[in-house]
Amino acid sequence: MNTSSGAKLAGLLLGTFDAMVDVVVAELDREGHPGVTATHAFALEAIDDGAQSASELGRSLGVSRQAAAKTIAALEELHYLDRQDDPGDARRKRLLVTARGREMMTIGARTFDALRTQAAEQVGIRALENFEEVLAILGGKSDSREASTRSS
Amino acid sequence: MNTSSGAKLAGLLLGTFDAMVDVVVAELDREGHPGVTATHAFALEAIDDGAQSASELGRSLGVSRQAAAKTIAALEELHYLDRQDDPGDARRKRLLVTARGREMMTIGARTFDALRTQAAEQVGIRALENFEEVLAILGGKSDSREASTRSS
DNA sequence: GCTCTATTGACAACCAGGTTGTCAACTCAA
DNA sequence: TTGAGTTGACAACCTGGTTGTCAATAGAGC
Repeated sequence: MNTSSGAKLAGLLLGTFDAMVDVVVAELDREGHPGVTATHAFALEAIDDGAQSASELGRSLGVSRQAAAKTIAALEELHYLDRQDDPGDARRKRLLVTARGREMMTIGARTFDALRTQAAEQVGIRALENFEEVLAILGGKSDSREASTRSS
Repeated sequence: MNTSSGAKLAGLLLGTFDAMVDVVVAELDREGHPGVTATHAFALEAIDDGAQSASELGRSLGVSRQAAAKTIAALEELHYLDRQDDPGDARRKRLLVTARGREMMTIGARTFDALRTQAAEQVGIRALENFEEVLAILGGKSDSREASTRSS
């Protein structure tokens, strides 16, 4: 009960994310894509958005390239991704989203969008847009190292 | 760029949570509480809020009681928690937050609140309150109409 | 052309925070 | 008194990260 409003805010952010992801993962499972995790979906999205190698994917996701390589291996295992030798650089393996991968992305995006639409219906599109605006500001700048030191 | 608005929303939720937690963990480290994770802080909060045993903590956090027990062991290791035999039930070990634990909670809460205050200064208190209202609605119910599998 | 440095992907060991399964001790209602 | 449910402990395991190391390769500087 003495939970701070700030901590409550943080908890709600995580809880809401989790709730959305749960629905999307369940829907993917239901539509023939079992075993997909949020990590997979976001990684495939990043690859399709331009990350062309494990190193690039790691940078794009903000994780080590070893972690990215593990995710890539999992995506390849699930046939969402093909790896080909890069003709211009023998060190690299180019990443190509397969048709099945594209289908998974489509379902994921559709389900995420359905959740957002549902949220808009609950609170009104105007409130949701304001919400997203505030969220972008909050998420955009995470500096404020000294903002916390005082105010004690 | 073809990231769906819904997925973008989810990504921002997680990103904002992570950004907040990073600041809080860094501040705790700076103020003499190294090695504390978000899990620790939220668990201690839950214990102080009334979770009196590993089983209760697990229920309260939504994880297995074995996972809760691991967190409790970590908190005890860090001297944030004492365990005592429950006089009324020999199966249980009562959980007591130590003075140091209380100090850690205070710093965490203060830092979380400072972040929230900072957010309010950026977007206006009214916008933040609307934001939190929408967030509570979104987080509270995670049902989807055609994409629904089960609520939870 | 040669060499030095940076980058890449692979591999291994490890860690944190979860999971399930199992167990003995214990409580409590029938 | 007994039997079902709860509790904490322990073990094995999984996932998604981490760091460290390595050989192969690319590319710039000379």
